Amino acid sequence: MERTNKPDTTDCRPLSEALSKIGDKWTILIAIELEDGPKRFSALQRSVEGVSQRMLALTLRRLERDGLVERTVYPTKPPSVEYALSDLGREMTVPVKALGTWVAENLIRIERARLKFDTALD
Amino acid sequence: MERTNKPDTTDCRPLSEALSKIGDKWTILIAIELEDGPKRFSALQRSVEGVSQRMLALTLRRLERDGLVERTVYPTKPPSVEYALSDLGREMTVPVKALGTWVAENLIRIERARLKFDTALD
DNA sequence: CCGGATCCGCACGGATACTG
DNA sequence: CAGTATCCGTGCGGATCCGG
Repeated sequence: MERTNKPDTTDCRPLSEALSKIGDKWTILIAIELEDGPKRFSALQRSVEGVSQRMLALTLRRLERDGLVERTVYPTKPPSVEYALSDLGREMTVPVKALGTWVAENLIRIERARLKFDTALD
Repeated sequence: MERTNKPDTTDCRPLSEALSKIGDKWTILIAIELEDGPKRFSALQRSVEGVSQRMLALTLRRLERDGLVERTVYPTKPPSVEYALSDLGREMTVPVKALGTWVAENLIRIERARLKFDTALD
């Protein structure tokens, strides 16, 4: 059943699972926000603005668990926590932003298609 | 508020919205499946296998609305419907598969990170 | 054979309040 | 400041039935 060499599409299930996580509403925004450099929890919440602290905490924990961001606790008073992209995370932003760039550049085409589709329903 | 030139990250909201749709569980699998060529509804349901016909229909309609796939009805008896990637859709699979490839190649690193993270909880 | 319509469970995600 | 815990509404997604 090996028609050609398609190493990435053979086992799609875990792949799509991972993509689902990346494609989730906040992950990308947070990752992009961290590209500018390390940020603290509250700073992130202000930057992304719209994210609840619950989702922010959950997403950050997942990113940390996946080794995409690194969490550093500074034992100051009051304690502050910084989140930064790991090497792996920085690598990931490359294809992610490539996709993002494509979407941004072709969003107008998509919207045109939607308009055409919707008006064709009459 | 224009700090530097970041054409794709300035207005992240519609972008992340679009990415959320792409990142949804079925969209990518279906798009990749359609790369091999046009397929009929039932054929798709068999290929992707695991998708309910509801989700398949919904996803296909959204892809069609976004101008990423084209739906062709053949007035045979019984009627058959073929779905195919549009030019826009084929373009999109390039960055999508780039992301997919990256994930596939680094999945083991992610899983290692998870294992390390989980075992560190003792 | 293609897909729309409906019912419904359940997980995701927001709001709020509370702890270190 | 940086989270965790709880409550709860909403919408996604599966199963099933029905129509074209």
